Amino acid sequence: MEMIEAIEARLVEPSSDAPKYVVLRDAIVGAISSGDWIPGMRLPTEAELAQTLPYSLGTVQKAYGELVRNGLVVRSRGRGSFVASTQRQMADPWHCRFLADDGTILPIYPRLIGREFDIVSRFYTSNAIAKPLVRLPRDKVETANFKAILLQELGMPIVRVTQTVESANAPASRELQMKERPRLVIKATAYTIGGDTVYFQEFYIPANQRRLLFDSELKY
Amino acid sequence: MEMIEAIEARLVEPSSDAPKYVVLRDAIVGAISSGDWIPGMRLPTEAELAQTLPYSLGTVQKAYGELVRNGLVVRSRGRGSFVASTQRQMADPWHCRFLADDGTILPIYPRLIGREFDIVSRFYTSNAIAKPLVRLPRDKVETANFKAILLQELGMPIVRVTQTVESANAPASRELQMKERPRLVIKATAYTIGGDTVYFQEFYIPANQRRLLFDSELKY
DNA sequence: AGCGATTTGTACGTATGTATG
DNA sequence: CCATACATACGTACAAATCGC
Repeated sequence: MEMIEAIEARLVEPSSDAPKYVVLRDAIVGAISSGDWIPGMRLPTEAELAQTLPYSLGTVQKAYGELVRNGLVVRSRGRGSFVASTQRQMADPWHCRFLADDGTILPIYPRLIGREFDIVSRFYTSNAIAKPLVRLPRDKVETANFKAILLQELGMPIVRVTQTVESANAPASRELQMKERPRLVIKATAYTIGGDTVYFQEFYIPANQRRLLFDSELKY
Repeated sequence: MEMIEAIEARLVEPSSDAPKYVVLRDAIVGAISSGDWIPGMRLPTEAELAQTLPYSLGTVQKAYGELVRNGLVVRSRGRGSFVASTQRQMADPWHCRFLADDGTILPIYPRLIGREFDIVSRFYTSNAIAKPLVRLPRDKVETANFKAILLQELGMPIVRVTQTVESANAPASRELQMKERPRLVIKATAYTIGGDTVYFQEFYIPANQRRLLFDSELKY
């Protein structure tokens, strides 16, 4: 029951003209992405939410439905709704991700540093966007995912990403400070809904046995 | 009004235990993918469908909502619902493509054959899908793009593709009949709107200087 | 500019089906 | 068999964007 209070605390947003199901959805997203609710934890039932909060059953279902579609929540008849395992959640820092042997997703962050190999990335964006970013705590910028940051901090959703993959033999550049020479170079450009470029990013990846996953469904 | 008849004709499925919104959604998918309804064409309004057919407003909205999420339909308040423009509906031969130096897209087909290097691909699908495919003229299957074929011949639109890229050092397999050893291996899985897997495809790509393009916008 | 009519978007309340435990 | 909880479905109401008059 105190779960509902966690939602209540995150609701409002003064004079938000967002639809109720969006407000509710985002409150739950906040509770999950903040770490308040951890994977596997049981969420309030539809009925509980509808009775306790000023939302109808349909509104609750619409909010939950979006969370399911976006992979933050899993639901099962007769059992309940649960915070999805971290692996398919929105904190995916990348547009593409590495897969473990068992098909689970390996976490990678801008700074990364895996135990397996190092990836170097460069990030380019406009001043208007860079300014709010550099004001953020350094650890936040370096460990989180740019898409999520831009959405949360600047309300700027990325709706399209194009990426290129090169298997070129890039020279072992001292500039990149990599021990190994990159085997793959990925270049990604992110666009807003208006088609404007928001940022451009390069990844230098050494030889490795992992599989990179590209999914045509954009997830936050 | 005769648009609704086009839906009615595709409804049924005897004793289909699928939810009503799925039946309706698939009927509309059929009308679009068969070419009966062309891009830009106006769809029946929610009210029309709800009044004419045995569907409530909510059910119609749920069906339309899925079509919008999957890019087959665009809707606008006060204006109506429309078949999405062909531009977002694909004719690109691949899920990903090679770029020329000037940024233009190099055509690649299942059999390929670039002047630059050879790509070998394997295609896996169910019998139900394979049968109509093998009846097609061989040159058609080998030069065209599976997504387009499936859409045109079987009325089966692909709405989502996941791909993995491996830079692994695959052995120069005699089985693949490649002169050069593959440097990149791409594996792609294609899904219908219902989330069912339609086909699985592997690509073996030798070392080259080209850039592979992945675009998060699914285009037909 | 205003004023309806149309059409999608949101929201409510209710009812019933179905898988889980 | 029963209680729980999600899934589907219905009918209704109103808000908001669009278009034509």
